[in-house]
Amino acid sequence: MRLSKSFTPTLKEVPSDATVKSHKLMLRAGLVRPLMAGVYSYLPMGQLASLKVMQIIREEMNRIGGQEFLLPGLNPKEIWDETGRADNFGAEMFHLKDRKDRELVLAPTHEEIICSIARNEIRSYKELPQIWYQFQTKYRDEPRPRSGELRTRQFIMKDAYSLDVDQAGLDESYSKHDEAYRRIFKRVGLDYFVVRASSGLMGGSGSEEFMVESDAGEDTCALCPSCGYAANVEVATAKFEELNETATEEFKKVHTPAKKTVEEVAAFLGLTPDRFIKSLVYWTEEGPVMVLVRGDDEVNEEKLMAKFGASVRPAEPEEVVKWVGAEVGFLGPVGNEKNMTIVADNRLKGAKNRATGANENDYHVVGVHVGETFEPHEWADLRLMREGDPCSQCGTPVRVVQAIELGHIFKLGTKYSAAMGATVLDHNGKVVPIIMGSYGIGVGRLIAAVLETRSDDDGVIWPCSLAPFELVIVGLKYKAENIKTACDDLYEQFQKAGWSVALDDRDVRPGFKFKDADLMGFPFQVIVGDKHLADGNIEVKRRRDGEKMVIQISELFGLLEKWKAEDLGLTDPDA
RNA sequence: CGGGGCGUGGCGCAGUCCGGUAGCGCACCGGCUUUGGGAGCCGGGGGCCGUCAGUUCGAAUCUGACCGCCCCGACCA
Repeated sequence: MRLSKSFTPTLKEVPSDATVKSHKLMLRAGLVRPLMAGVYSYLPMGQLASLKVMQIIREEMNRIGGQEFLLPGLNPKEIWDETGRADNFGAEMFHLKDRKDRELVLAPTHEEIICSIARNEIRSYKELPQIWYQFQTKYRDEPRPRSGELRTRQFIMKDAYSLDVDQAGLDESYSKHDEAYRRIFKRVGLDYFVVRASSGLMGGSGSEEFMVESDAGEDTCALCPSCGYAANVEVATAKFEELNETATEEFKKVHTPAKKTVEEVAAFLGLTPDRFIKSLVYWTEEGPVMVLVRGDDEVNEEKLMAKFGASVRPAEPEEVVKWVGAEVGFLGPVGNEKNMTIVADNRLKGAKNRATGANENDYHVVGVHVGETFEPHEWADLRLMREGDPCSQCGTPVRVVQAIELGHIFKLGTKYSAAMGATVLDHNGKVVPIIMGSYGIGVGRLIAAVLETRSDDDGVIWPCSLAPFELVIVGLKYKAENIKTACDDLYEQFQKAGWSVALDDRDVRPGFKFKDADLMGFPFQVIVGDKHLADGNIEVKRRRDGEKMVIQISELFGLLEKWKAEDLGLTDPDA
């Protein structure tokens, strides 16, 4: 590609509405342009990177026996009514009508379509297993698109679905995807980790997320630096040991006027927050529930949902007054046991000499001894894991980091196949619903994640595996005949040798070309200028570490082949 | 949906408080010079100041409504 004829609109200045690194880079390096909130155009360089990503995914999906489909993005709404997901998605699904007033939707995912094909076409267990996948534009009317390509309303996703006749088959399909995903993320150069995740409303028996650590990420994960334990904080648990404290303080009520938060009351009473029992009221399908955690802990609402169902929500302030008789800030378990279910976090087991609300405005109680002053109805792990908590496996203090979710693999089970009648006859001749798995990777998000983790102040640093072009020939003063001849010659030779190569033949100043080459992130730069050409030498630069060498032209190919092999070695799953 | 910020040539911004000829840098076009880290000089082109309504002799500037974009939160299989 000759840059003089190509559309690569790089930006010297950063557009003002970009705040995260990957977004700034994608705009500056000329990969994408915004059209509206959460919708982007991919420009040629962005599309080339995207195609590279998709090809890697395709190769790995084919490797595990996947077959590529292309399913419709435009769907009749009825098919989404069959599984009830038209309602579940609600406003997140784009709705439209055709000219005959038929209700249509833009597909946010494709389980229903897969099921509709399977139920029409697949009759016998002998036709299973199947792995079906596609690259397709997904539409989701996100409440708040943000962070450039990290959360958009229209994005390309590789989604795959496995169809099996039994659980053992699903386990096999699932582990194949696990393996494929590890190879994919390695090949794109991401330092990923895998976490057990909440299956959420998706249903099913298990799921894992493939994550990349990044401050721009929307997920929070606990990582053990010692044993490698990794979990989304939605489900992460810390090791805990039951306390064996002795009750020494006398239980009594104290006046704490207008002191509501744990911090305020703690300061007022001269205690540290961990000496408190924090009491929160939630509404659940079983009625109001009081949740207790240590004063310096936070309730993990995902864990509450796992326990009480997805409709758990914090009680409104008025509801609290009605149910407990005191305002938020003065709530406590003592005397409230008969009023509602009390469920306490495990870390309060055996806790003595604690303080909590008195269920009376402007009063707290101290000298609270768990098991004596009150007894919760249930114990559970309910707290949000924090930085430095002991790892549940090995006790080492964990790190808690922000992470980008790049892929998610699910053991779906029969939720959709059963609802839609996608069944087969098993080897006993019995009708059974197909057991499904579903497996997704966001392509644009993956590119954004690569840029979040592989870039510097000068711009993008592509790994060879994703680079739109592996090499750029920077022709300084290209108008000069000797330079032009040398550049054109090299350009042709590299192409013949199978390199994807760009030639900067533009009539702009050297500094401009250097800056652009760094910004666009070509892994290697071959710099052709008067400085060295007369001596038969040439300069090369490796973007990844900035290494520059002046070598004889005769050595050029050898060096670049070596550099390329090294670079690809860094992302080789078989290495 | 709640809170905050912003909307002025393609991009980045000033001007708005205190109403009176719409500016700067970059980019773009032409010319000359320049050519190893986003060049210099000269000359040009390009703006319904987000939209609509109102106040006023006069509105980018004041008032109101709406639209859009970004951030925080809520939400997010």
